[in-house]
Amino acid sequence: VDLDTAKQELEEFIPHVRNISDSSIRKMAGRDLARFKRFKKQGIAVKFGRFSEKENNQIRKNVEEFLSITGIDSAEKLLFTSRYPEHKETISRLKAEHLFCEKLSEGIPRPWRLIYYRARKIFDPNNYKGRYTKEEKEKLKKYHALHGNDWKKISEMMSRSNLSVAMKYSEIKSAINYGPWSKEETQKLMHAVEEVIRKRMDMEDANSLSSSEKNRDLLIEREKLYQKLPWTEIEAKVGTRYWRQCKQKWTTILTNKMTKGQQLYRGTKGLQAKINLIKRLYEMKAEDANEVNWEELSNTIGDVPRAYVQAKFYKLKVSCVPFWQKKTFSEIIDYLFEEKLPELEEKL
DNA sequence: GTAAAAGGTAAGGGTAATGCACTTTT
DNA sequence: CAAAAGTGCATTACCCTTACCTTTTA
Repeated sequence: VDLDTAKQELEEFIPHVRNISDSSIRKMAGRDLARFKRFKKQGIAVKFGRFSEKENNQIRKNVEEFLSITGIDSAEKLLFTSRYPEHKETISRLKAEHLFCEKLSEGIPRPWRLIYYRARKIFDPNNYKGRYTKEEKEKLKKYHALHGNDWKKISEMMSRSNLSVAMKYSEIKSAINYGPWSKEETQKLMHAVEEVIRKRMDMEDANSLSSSEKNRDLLIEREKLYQKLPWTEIEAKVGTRYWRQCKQKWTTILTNKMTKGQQLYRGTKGLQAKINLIKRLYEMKAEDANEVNWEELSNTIGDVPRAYVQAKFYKLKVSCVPFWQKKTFSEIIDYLFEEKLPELEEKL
């Protein structure tokens, strides 16, 4: 297959295809293009981002079915065949015979490889091990000193997934501060953010030579504050904090700036905000949390960053909805709308 | 005045996506 | 042999849940 044609055809399904490396495109051209076309005929669009609960369940179903067809006795053997060298040959043969790749990705409009990785996360016994204890962190540092970035090895030694240990190490490798931010740290963070936004604006101005209009330098527009920021770069500039801490701190700073310090989630205002939030969510009719347009929602509570609304929604869910962990997203929204909303309106 | 409900801030596990390399199949 | 399919792993940027307090409310 000619690469350019493949690119062109894929573009319909994967808009950012031009930024993807040739090797990755070749892979997708092979298996996924045909699948994507089939989905299109059924009117189903290719999806990105977090898998919905429905998709996760479909994966579970597909795996179970495949296991029962082939008689392989565990998902781990199927998805981590290399952990079972003595069974490798049999399993590989069964996979090929019964079209493993096709079966696994059945009914899920995504690139097969991503479905495969999702399945591996779901069924890896080393995943979902919860918080690291102090001892584990020490161990991790020690193992890294011994083996470097050989996460596979370290992961085996710690009974945690490759991803988990790699991530955790990157967080704890250099000493960072914990606890409340000092004045200096906060200042540093604000300067760092300002700097990267400035830089970006300069670049834009250089690109669009239509500097005819304004010197907007003085005023940093709202969206600029929201938009994606290069957090690792900011981490380096702040020096004492991990990027995740920086990002989180920035949203609280932003929230304060935008609300000018008034607490809009307290008292009557808070009630009204909750009511609006529930109503809007209900109207949206989203089946899964990742279908929600939080950006738009944030306007219903007030002028706040989206992360703020997401956090508020989470609190609401946890504190009001019994067994929320067992419920689907739409069930949660329905519950809030039917049970909690009247109660809140009463109080108003 | 007090317990509990609600709020705020920070911590932290887990996630999707992708490049590259190696192995097996066609 | 070359190309394609199948697999594994490191790396990056980010989402969502939870822990732990302080403040407010009933």
